[in-house]
Amino acid sequence: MRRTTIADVAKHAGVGKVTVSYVLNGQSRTARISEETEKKVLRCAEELGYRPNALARMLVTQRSDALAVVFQYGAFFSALSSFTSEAMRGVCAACVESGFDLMLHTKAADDPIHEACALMDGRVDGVLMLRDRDDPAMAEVVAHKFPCVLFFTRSDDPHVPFVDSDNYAGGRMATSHLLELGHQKIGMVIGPAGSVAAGDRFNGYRNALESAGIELRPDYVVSGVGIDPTDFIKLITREDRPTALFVWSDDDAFICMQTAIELGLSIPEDLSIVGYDSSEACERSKPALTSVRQPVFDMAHAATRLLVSLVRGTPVERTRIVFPPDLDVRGSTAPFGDSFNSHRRGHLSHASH
Amino acid sequence: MRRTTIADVAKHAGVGKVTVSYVLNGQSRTARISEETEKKVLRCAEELGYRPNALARMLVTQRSDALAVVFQYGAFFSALSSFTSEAMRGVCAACVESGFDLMLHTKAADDPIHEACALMDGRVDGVLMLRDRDDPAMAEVVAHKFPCVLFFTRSDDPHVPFVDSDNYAGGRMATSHLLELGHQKIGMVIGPAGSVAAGDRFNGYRNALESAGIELRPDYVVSGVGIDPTDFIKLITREDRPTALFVWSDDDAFICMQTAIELGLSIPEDLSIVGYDSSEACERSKPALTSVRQPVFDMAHAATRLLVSLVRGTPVERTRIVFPPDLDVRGSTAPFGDSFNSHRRGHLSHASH
DNA sequence: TGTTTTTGCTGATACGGTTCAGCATATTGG
DNA sequence: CCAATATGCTGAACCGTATCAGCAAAAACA
Repeated sequence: MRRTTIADVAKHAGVGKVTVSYVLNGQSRTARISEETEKKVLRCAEELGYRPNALARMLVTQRSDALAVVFQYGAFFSALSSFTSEAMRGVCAACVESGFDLMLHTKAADDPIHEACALMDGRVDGVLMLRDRDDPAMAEVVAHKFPCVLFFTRSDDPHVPFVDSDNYAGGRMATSHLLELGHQKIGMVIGPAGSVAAGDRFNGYRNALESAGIELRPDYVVSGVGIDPTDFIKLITREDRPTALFVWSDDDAFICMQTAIELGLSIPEDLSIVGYDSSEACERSKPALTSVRQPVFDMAHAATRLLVSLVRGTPVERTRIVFPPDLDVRGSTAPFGDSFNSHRRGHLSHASH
Repeated sequence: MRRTTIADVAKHAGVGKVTVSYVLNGQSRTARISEETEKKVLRCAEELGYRPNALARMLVTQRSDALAVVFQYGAFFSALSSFTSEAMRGVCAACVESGFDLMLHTKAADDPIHEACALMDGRVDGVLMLRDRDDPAMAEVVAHKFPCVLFFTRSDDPHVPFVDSDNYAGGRMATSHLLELGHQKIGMVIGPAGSVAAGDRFNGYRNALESAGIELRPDYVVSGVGIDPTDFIKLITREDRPTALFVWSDDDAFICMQTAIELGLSIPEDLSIVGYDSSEACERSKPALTSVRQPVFDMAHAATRLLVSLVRGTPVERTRIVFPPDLDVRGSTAPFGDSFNSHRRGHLSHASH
């Protein structure tokens, strides 16, 4: 039993395929189709349960009304990440508003470059990319002049549109906060190796330390805890461990916090922790997590709207947008000092009841 | 500047389009293309940066190697929901394994039925649906015999495959736990109105109460807090408020917990709370949330694999799968009684350090 | 040498729509 | 009454690929 095509409807209604096409696309007026014929066609289409084949339409119109999202590091949601969820929320919201469908490229390819370019094959009109600055796949997409907006990353090429945050400022902000609290031994849990965003935050961290006249200690810098926490555990169990930590993401920071607590440390009495993203979960953790806020939803939303404009040819005022970060101070950071904070906190918690 | 097509490659290589098609699809052997010609074609394709148009291919092969996911209640990620993230993780993981792309239908349509059926237009080979049991859109997809697997819901039609959990058992389990702790006044925050899953959990809740000889109090049952918490606030501030609550989802339960704490209640001393899903965040909340566990990732994964098998025509042993729930008891539930628990808990927390 | 089989390649058609240009017929204007 | 315009509809071409059936030349066989 074949799907009913436009030809079936045409035959059934006793008209040409063309007429059916015009009617179903709401072109009856401009194509000068009589009201009588229009009604007849609509009735027949309904009766036969006709549903146009999107592929055929896309093939001839050269547009799909769909966008794609490409993340770094393989598949989507490969790790439970509040960042990813929030970014996807922003993208989806903008797609709903703009009338675009969304494609996730989960089909594996042999070649990583082709993998990222696989969507430039007619299925989508444009692509949102979260890749490293020097990513070859990104370069490929840009080289083909395929509509594209980078988000949570950027490009040196002035023609490439992006929506990014100021990771350098974020790193500086987090570190300055800890410095102001009197901390001297400040460690950092850096993000994915090779990530430019991670590099920027590290530079901010370093610069803040230098401005305070504190030398950077490379042994205080460990790689992400998501993959392997052994380095982190080594760091916080050593004799001259840092008294404060700036962590790549909230999700990583939660793991750090939990690990530290299991090792017998109290937060923030023994160790202050600053996360990144300031996701909702920061409010619910014990203690609540101080975190650098970046408006992930808004940024993803803005990037998607920008891409839609580029695809549609709508004029846009700016194609390179940088969001400033902010700091949400919560309970996971405290002034440097030993038992005093512990007492003060116990007192406050009693008073609030 | 037109995209290079297969005809361009053919002309450039001095062969017919057909030859190019065979070579690029790895059919050189079966189509008896000489090695020499094969090399020439491959080289030309490379030189011209040829990339086959997926739409044209899909149109003629009648398959897309893509699946779609359709959720209830409009768009994706409309609310920050750990359930949704976890489900998407499972779907994506299975898609990566199976070599399928994923489509999210975010393009709004006038008619809700058409909206869900919009993907049956050649763009995807099958669809995963999370809709209510009596959903008209679901009926439409089933009626068209379009490959489809329901997840986190089911159908009375024995031909419709699904992967669901036993919500009735989950509701019973949560309520029994509270009853065993000595609670008599047990309220429930039910889920989305009209959701069959919510109805099943409610039935489990009611049945557990009845089995314990306790009469169901309709005024103890309030609707979801995600939309409007006023009913919930009214419930827990009244004189004869419940001492325990069974809540639709972890996310809702967190809101309940926070709201209750802000109103001056202690958890679990003044109010025991049981959530649903047992997401990772349950471990991090203060106190940790007791929750009915359902393996959201595994279920989504299984549903996707099932759909892939149906699409590919691979034989499957079972097309209707029910996962049993389980209970993870954590700190948000305690035996009924007043101040005793508060002391005991304080004591324990000291001892553990 | 003549017939059959194999090798290597291609023309034509189909997939299911959209759109341009054009063709009758009906209507209007002078 | 004739020319000009408006109305209502359609034939043909096209989007870019896959695949069936077939064709010429070379090789194998008798």
